[in-house]
Amino acid sequence: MIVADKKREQIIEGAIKRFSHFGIGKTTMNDIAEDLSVSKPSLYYYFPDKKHLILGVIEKIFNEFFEAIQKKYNPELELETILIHTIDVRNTFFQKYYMLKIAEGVPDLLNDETIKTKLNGLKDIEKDFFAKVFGSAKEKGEIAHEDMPHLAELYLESLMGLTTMCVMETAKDIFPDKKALNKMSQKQKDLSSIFTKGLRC
Amino acid sequence: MIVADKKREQIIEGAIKRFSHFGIGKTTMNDIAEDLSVSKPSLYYYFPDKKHLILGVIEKIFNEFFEAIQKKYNPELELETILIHTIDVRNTFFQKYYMLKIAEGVPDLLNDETIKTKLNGLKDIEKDFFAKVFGSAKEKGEIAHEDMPHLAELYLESLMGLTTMCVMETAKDIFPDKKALNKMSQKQKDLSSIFTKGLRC
DNA sequence: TTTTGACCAAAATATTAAAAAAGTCAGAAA
DNA sequence: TTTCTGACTTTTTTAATATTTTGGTCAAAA
Repeated sequence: MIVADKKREQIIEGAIKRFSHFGIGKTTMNDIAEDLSVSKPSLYYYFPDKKHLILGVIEKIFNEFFEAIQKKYNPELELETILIHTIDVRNTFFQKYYMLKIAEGVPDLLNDETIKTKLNGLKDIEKDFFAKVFGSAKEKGEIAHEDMPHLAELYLESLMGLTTMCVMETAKDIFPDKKALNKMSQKQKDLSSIFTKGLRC
Repeated sequence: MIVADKKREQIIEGAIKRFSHFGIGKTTMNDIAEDLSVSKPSLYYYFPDKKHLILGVIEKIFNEFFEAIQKKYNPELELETILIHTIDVRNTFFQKYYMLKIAEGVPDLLNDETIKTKLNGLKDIEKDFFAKVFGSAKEKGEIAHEDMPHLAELYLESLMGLTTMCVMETAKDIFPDKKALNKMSQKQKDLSSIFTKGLRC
C-alpha cells in the first residue's frame, strides 16, 4: 500500500474507534486528530471534509461486514443454515457498531445525497448477496421461485424491519441489552425458517 | 348512551379531526375547544388532562380498527386471503391516521407508563387476533404449527417492521406517497404469501 | 350538573450571546 | 515536492435569557 493510503487508513481506524464509542455526533475532528497525535489540518490533507471521513468509515466497516459474510458463506450448506449464519454475522456487526447509528446526532447526514447514494449502494450489495444465495438454492432445487432480486429485497427488508422494531422498543440513548438482542435474533431466525420453507412450494 | 358520555365522544371526535390533520403535537386543547364551540374548562370537565384525551382518541381509533378487521374477517376463507384482507384494513388505517404518529411532536408521550400500557394492550389484542386466525387455519389443517401466540407475534412484528422501513424511507414531515404505500403493501402481501406456505410444512 | 371567564404555572418558542466545532491558509518540516 | 502545523476565520452548537403559548385550575354563573 502507498504510504499516503496507509495514513488515510490509520485516520479512518482512529475515527472508527471514536465513532463506535461515542457516536458520530459526539466526535469532533480535533478528537480524532488528538487520538492520532496529529494536527487537525493533517486530517484535512487526507479528507476534504468530515463527511468524506465518515464516508470512508462507512465504507471500511461495510467492507469488513461483507468480508465476514463471505467468509462464513458455504454454498454447500442448506439455505436455512446459510441464512442463520448470516444473521449471526449481521447481528455481531449490529452490536459492534451500534453507537454509529448513522442517522443520530448528525441531523441532515442522511439527507445528504453522497451519503444516501453510498448507503443505497451498500444495501444493494447485501441484496445481491442474498439474491445469489437464493439463486444458488434454486439451482440446487431447494426452492422454487423466479425473481431472486425481489425475493432478496423482501427478505432483507423483513430482517431490517425486525431489527428496527427491536431498536424502537429500546429506550433512547441506551444500548439494547443482550436479552433483547437475543430475542431479536431469534425472531429473525424463526422468520428465516418459515421463509425458507415457504419458498419450497 | 348517557348524555355525559355522548359529550365525551364528541370531544374525542373533535380531537381526532384535529390530530389526524395536524398531528397531536400541533394541536392544543384550545384548538379542540374552539372547533367544538365550547370553552377549554369544558374539556377538562370530561378529561382530567390532555393525556387522557389522547388515550381516549387512541382507544376509539383502535376500536374502529379492530371492528373493521373483524368485519372483514371470514373464517371460511383460506389463511393467505384472510391475511391479505387484514393487510388492506391495516394500511387503510395507517394512511388515514398517519398524521397521528403517536411518538412525534409530543416527546415523552411514549415514555408515559399509562400510554405504554394502553399501546401494549392494543398490540396484544391484534396479536390475539392473528393467533386466532392461525389457530383456526391449523384446525382446518391448512398449517402445521404449535405455538400460535409466538407465531402471531412474529408475523405481526414482521408486518410492522416493513411498515417502519417504509416510513423511514419517506422524508421527514412528508406524507408517504401512494406509490411507496402500494410498494409497502405489496411487500407485506408477498411476505404473507411465503409465510403462509412456510407454515404448511 | 355543566359551563365559563379570568387566572396561574409550566412548557414551548424565539432571541441573543458565548462557546465549540468545522474548515482554511501561509509557511515550516520532512 | 509532499506532508504537516500554528494561527486564523467562518459556521454550528450550545447556553442563557426573555417572551409567548399552552396546559391546567378555580370561583362563580348558567
